[in-house]
Amino acid sequence: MARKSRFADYPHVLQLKNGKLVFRHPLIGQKTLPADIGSEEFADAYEKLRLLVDAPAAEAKPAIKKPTFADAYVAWKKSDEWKAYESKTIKGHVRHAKAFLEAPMTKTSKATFAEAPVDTPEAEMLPCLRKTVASHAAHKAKRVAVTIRKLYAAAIKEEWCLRNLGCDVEQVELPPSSPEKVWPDDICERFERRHQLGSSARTAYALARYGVGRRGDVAKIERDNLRTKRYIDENDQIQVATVIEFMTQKNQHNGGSVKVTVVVRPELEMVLNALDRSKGGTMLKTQAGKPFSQKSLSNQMAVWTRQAGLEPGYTLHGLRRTFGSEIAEGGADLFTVQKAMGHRSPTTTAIYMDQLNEEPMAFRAAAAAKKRSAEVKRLRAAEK
DNA sequence: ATAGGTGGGCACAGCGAACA
DNA sequence: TGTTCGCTGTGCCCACCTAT
Repeated sequence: MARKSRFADYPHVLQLKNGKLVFRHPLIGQKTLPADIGSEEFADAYEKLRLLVDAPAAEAKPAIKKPTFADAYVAWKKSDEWKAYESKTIKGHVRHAKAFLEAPMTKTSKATFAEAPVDTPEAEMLPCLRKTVASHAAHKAKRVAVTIRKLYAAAIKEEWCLRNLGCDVEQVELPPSSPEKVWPDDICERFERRHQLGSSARTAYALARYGVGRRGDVAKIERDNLRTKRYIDENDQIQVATVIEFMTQKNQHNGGSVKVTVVVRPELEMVLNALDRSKGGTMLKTQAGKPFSQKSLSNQMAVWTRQAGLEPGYTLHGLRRTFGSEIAEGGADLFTVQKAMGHRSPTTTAIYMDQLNEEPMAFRAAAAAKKRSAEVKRLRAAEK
């Protein structure tokens, strides 16, 4: 991405690649400035905008006791933003906030960030922030940096400080991600040979392998999710199919759940038919006859793959990828794959498809081209 | 079998640079 | 100035390890 040039004398002003000067601030967004930096017109426009964003600072009340990061943490926890978080998200924020607040500000001092005033001058605070962020592995570092920004944001809202120094901590570069392993055919066969129809292992495997994606969904699917649907096939004949219909668990609390319809393929039908139909509830049950918890299912899947003699790394989520890859490589378009995977946005599906094995696609493209040229030849021959 | 802790991947809304 | 679209930030989820 093009780097923006900034001006030390004019905070919040930056020059775009096209040469335009803009004033950018979270409170007012982006405003274009007159082109000549230093001109009277520019100074007037700049001053007006600066007053808009700095006004709260001028009115800031003198604090009796300097608020600390611990106080900012309390303020954040009282905010509406915090109350809107899902419980797991709160757990994460608490963990990263603790990691930050309990860390010593410097190697030699005993003072922690919890006791440090939030308005500690930049020159003193910024190097400490950078060091503490850098002391963690990439992913955690990124999360701790987010926490620091959130704490500053809470403090700024309380008018305890003016600047969010968290924004000045360098971006943490994440290592390239290694997506969950797709299960090749021979691996699938090995698993199927070891885990026979009717077993929980085979049921969990089949649900994930043939379209009921995430572990949360696999654990929750019930016989009540089965429906019979009619559809018209390519020969205009009315057909009947069994489908599994469900709302995804992911983002359920914030209305982000997506409806997914999975057509039950013969391989999955075989597995479902082998199950005890006398009892209701979830398709997958523990030995005690209870539904699996999500974590237990992950743990159990690792046991089942070990039993099948598979090397580590073949997981439930890998089966979800396997399903997505299969339909995409089989020629399904982006929209179809998106619906089948239960993605809310096609962008996500596009990322998936970008990582697919290009060979099947290449062969399909070649076959399509061959078919097309044969048609052209036939047409020309007919014209003659 | 269950659950807590932790690192890391998935998913998506919205920001903002580039362009019309 | 309005629009487009790639990219980033971050909420949420999963895998894995460990303890019970």
